[in-house]
Amino acid sequence: MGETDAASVDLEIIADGPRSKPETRLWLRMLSTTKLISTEIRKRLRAEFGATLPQFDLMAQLYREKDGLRLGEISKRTMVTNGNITGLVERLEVDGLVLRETPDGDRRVTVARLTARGTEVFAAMAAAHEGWLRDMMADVDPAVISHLWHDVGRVKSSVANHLSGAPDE
Amino acid sequence: MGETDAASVDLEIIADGPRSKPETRLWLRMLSTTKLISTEIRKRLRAEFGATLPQFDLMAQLYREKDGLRLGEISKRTMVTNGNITGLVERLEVDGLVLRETPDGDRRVTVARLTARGTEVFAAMAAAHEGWLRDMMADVDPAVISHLWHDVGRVKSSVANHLSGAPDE
DNA sequence: AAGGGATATTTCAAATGTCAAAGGTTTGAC
DNA sequence: GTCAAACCTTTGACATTTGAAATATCCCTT
Repeated sequence: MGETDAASVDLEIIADGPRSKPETRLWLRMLSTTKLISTEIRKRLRAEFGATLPQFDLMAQLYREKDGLRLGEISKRTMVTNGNITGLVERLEVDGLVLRETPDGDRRVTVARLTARGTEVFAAMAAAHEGWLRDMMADVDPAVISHLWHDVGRVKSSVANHLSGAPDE
Repeated sequence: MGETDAASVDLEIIADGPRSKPETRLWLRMLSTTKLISTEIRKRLRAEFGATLPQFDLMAQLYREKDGLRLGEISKRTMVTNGNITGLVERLEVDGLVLRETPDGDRRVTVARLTARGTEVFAAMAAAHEGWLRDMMADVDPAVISHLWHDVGRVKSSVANHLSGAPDE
């Protein structure tokens, strides 16, 4: 019968290429690790809060900006395309977690911000979220974690400087 | 008028939480970095080969197993859910890159493997793929890359051991 | 050989994601 | 003032993803 269907990713035998270049091996490992974590977070968000990961991301942005954010700004911060923000915010508004309004100055703009209830709900989600991550990474030395944070930052910078779209200069 | 709409992700100012726990900060940074890279790879795969990232992942698995793989096995290795494999393989079959067959022994099973043309096409994609990654990570010290590979592996192991689904024992 | 339970794949609805174009608004040059 | 260009959001057409349920097949016990 219908079971959980989720690819029960047993572990790290996911096939990081054995004879690939270092950059490729790192990439594959980052990709599978990220997917592992996000699948887990998605599962827990759904189970405990009935929320999705994109919704969580969006609310996280609004949580930091009590005055709200323009939709375009949300798009940039979450790396979610514009067209997508519309529906996302719409659903959150229906749930009473987010509220949309047009500022007086510029009627092209729509600003979204958390409702009181949205703020409350997000605070709970964020706390849980942090706990989940701490649990999942419990076996990793704290020093390694901050070191990783630093080095992944280097990778991110390098990548950002070598995109095909906008060569930075 | 209709422009490119893609959230022109300028760089690392994506908002890694400033006062979050280290684990959360690492997670957010890994997530945004991964997204940055995969968006770029997706773009190039599409432009140069007319392929999608999941298709590439799938073919990568088949490339290593000349005798083919069961769909469920592909699902586990690529972390793509079962339901997804079906359509993915279907499209690749239409394109003549992959071929499906049911082994005599067990008619529940479907085995997919690359066609001659699929093998050829994938080899080209893999070479390009490796080059893109080398370019993107060009500013990162090789020692940092292999160190990262190692440490991300630790994170992955830890996470794998703390999933809600199968607590390992 | 019949049935229950496990396996493997497929199907389905809802949410998300991309890309491209269309709608309103504002701004600035004239 | 008026018009064109720039700006912000929404729409629309589709492909993909997820989670869960439905199908189909096999295996084991009786």
